[in-house]
Amino acid sequence: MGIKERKAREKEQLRQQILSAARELFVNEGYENVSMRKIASKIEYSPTTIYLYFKDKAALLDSVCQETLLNLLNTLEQLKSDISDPIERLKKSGRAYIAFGLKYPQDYKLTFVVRPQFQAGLRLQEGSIGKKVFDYLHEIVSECIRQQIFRQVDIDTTGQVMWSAVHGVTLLLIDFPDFPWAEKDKLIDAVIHTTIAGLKA
Amino acid sequence: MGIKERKAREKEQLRQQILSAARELFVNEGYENVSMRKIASKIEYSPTTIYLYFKDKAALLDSVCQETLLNLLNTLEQLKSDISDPIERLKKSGRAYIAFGLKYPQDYKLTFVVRPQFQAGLRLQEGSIGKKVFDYLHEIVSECIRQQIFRQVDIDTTGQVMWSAVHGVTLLLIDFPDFPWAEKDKLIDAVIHTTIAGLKA
DNA sequence: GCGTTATACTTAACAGTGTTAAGTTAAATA
DNA sequence: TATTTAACTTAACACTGTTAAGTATAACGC
Repeated sequence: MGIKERKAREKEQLRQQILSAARELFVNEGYENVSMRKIASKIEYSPTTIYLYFKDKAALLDSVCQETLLNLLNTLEQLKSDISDPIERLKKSGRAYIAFGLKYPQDYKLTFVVRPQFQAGLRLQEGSIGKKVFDYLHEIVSECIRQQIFRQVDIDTTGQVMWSAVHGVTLLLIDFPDFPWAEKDKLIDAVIHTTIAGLKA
Repeated sequence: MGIKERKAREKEQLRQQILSAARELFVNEGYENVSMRKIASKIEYSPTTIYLYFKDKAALLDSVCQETLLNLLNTLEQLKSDISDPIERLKKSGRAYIAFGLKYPQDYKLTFVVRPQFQAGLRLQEGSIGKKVFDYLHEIVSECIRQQIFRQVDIDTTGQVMWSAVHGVTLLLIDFPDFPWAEKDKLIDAVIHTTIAGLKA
């Protein structure tokens, strides 16, 4: 039954084509400045074809964001085995998280700002990639507590403090590029150093 | 010349009417779900009248956000004289900043998320209210450094670290209401305590 | 008090939006 | 070869932000 498989492959290919056209346009022109017609014309299909592959524009955004989260997760997980000292690992991971956001600022914003806005009541469901990204941070933090390097505060809270810090500085740097920031790397270092120092025993 | 003044007063009144109709709709239905026609019909004027008072929809948003920033600034400045210990003042201010964001989540997002998105390259100009909000934090932090309570790091950097922390946790709590957060107040306390502890000498 | 000017507002229109229902074409199956 | 099914398109709906042109009313000079 090779035919059915070929067809399935072709469908998947078109789905990917739509997805990467959408990402490129969303990133370069902003989600709300991109119309379904623009995406369609980029891939040379009629606008309605997209609806055979994605429920609506929000679902398209959602899929784009899932990809971004997967990229972020992979980027982080590559650091996992690198270092044994959990503090060093946390520093590297925090820096990598921020660096990812600044390397792909529009993708980061789509994922962590635009998507929650157009999909109110968004959940970071158990098993979702977003949850896994957080769990990654959570795990390192948890190791820091286990080794009694960090204060013995609630593990969840500690992880969320770390997330707040990196998320906060990433968004500020993206959203207010013209603000008179201290030197960017210095600020990032300071955020990570301060947060970790504050969590220590 | 009482007539001209009455006219000016009436113009200002209508401007305010437009502004508060816009705010209410933006907050309740989301910026992109609010049309100029909806705002117009709420105040019982034709849509085009709005354009006699505001350049476009983005300018309307901008004015709404200016008001929000002013409210935030006033909220913060009420704490100013309250406390003499700068650390205590910083804690209270941080908490007040976050509380403001959580009390008016949609207004906060409009100001710090939606506006930068629809007005790329936004500046926190010298003399602007946004700048003053930051300056408020900056000043307290600066006092902490002067009194040698905080490490002698660059003042700007230190202030921006503080801002990152409160901004980050505020946005996360707003954007992912269904995430399994640690108890909200506990998390907020932890963010503030951690950041301040990390900044100490 | 009357004609003119300026102010404040509205109507109509343009070019675009997300999305759906109905229609078409071509390929796979029986 | 006839029929069914899958993939895609055309046409349309109700809406969007925004502009140009038009209208009515109030203020002004005389």
